[in-house]
Amino acid sequence: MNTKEEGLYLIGEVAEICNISVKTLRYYDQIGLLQPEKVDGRNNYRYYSKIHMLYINIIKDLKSFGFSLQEIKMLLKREDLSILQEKLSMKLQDIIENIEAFESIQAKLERYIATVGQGKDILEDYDHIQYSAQPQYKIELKTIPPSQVLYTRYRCPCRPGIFIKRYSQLFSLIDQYKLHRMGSLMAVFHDRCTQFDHENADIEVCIEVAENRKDCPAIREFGGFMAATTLHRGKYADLVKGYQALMEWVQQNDYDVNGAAIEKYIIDAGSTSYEENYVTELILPVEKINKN
Amino acid sequence: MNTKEEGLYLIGEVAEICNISVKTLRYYDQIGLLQPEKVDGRNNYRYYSKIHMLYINIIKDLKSFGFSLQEIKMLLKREDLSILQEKLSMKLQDIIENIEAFESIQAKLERYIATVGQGKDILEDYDHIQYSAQPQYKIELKTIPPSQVLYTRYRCPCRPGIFIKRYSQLFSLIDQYKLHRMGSLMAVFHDRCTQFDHENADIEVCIEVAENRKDCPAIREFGGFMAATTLHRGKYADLVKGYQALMEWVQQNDYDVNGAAIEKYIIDAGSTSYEENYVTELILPVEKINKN
DNA sequence: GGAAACGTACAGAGCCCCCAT
DNA sequence: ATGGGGGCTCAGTACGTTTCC
Repeated sequence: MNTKEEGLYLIGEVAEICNISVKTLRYYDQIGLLQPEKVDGRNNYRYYSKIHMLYINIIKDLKSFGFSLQEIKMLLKREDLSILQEKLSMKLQDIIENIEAFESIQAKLERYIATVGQGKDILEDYDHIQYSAQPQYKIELKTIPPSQVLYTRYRCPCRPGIFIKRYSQLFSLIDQYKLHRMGSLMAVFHDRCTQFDHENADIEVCIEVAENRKDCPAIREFGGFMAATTLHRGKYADLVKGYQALMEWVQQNDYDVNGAAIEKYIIDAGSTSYEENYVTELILPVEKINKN
Repeated sequence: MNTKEEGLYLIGEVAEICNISVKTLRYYDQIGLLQPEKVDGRNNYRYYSKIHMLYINIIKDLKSFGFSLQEIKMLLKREDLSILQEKLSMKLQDIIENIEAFESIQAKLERYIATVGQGKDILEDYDHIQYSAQPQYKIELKTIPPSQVLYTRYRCPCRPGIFIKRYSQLFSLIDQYKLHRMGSLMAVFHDRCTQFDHENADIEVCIEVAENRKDCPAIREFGGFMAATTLHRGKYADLVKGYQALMEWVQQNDYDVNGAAIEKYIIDAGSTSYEENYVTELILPVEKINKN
């Protein structure tokens, strides 16, 4: 075997030794990234030497750093260590940014999973209750934890389509300011319920974000107050029953409403297409009546 | 504008509001991911409603979690929250693995950058010295920090081609055991220099790895000893001068060689194509002579 | 009979250019 | 401002056929 004597290897041997496919090696030849030591003129067989195995490993490393094959082709000419160093540092920066981006997506996804899980649990509880008795509202008194929300507030008709448009605007703002969404969508109804006009209501739509960015005027503090809350399952048209249950509880337990009603859309059209599976948390800020 | 009255939007308007390109929306229509509310029969204009804006934001979220458009198409049918939850959890796992992979690449790249930087500094120092005087070897006594190396050790001819082949074998092992390379290539010459036979030398080739894996018999402890070291710049044929300088220093300072000579290839054919720019660290384990 | 060669098509998620309406 | 079509990206993989050792 004269190829062995010359220290040359067939493409399949190189592929085997270097853990790379024959096709890939042919492709690297084709794009001029790694050309064989010599090509047999009669049968076009490619013959590689040992130095090619070293190059293959360098290519693998550079690829893992995120360089394109074209960039690697340039780098392999290696005229200058400074240029190599500079490009490596840029890739390091990219990788760090990548990690940060993934971590932020991880946080978002974990939040998303938690919400879906919460919604699922609620739906299951609800199914139990419905088997045993009439649908009913469990009222819970709790402190809404402080957070930051991105919001818009102005008067508009109170209709689903309008809400969707307003949430789309919020999403645009999130993109624009590179914010990170952290919670479910919410709406705050600033009108007193006695004065509520469906066609022209003072509605704030908002969403929790991770950042407290001073440069964004549409971010405000949220939470940090006590509220009577309940969960509503089903169509938005029926939400009024939940409000009634809340109001009854408030009166019976000597509380006063002291803030705007809030709806938190835990499971909405974003998570399910079945209206009867919507889960909405009704949040009514309250304080104990001071009996003076 | 009758489209406005119906609450419908042109493709360009949706694109603007949702921060997405017109082409992408047309593509989503084409693959059946997001089809418009209606298409005008005369001019084929697409008309979207507000619900589509909500969907676009859902699609964006799911895309950011790493779902393919086909998967999103399935998820958007949303028959079941459990399935959604399960798939989200799988993606979360993927993301966590991704982050881990990137962090390991980051470590590797940082190591790579450090090595190139070290080599560059050495080359620059060398240039200064060469301007002012004869090339000379600066000897340094230091403790080689303990680490783990992946190694092979057997007799072979001492020629560059053989070394490359042996390093390729190491790289294969790294792939096989999913290890992480942490340092430069090294060679350990276990023969006494007086008995050294170029055609049949007892040579260990090795490389630092991050893991101390018990299941891999080719990993051993390395370092933790004192050594006289120097840096050699240039062709491997001239390394012998570096060894001479080391030996002189050892004798003059009352040390004894007590281990095999090690070469660490800081800048080699992997980083530069100019042989005169190679940088090799010569490491000679020593101990102070006990004058009893 | 295995290993090498070659050419074409395909993958995903779009972007770009051109021309028509 | 829309529509459509074709080609291109990237780093290969898959398939089919033919020739070589």
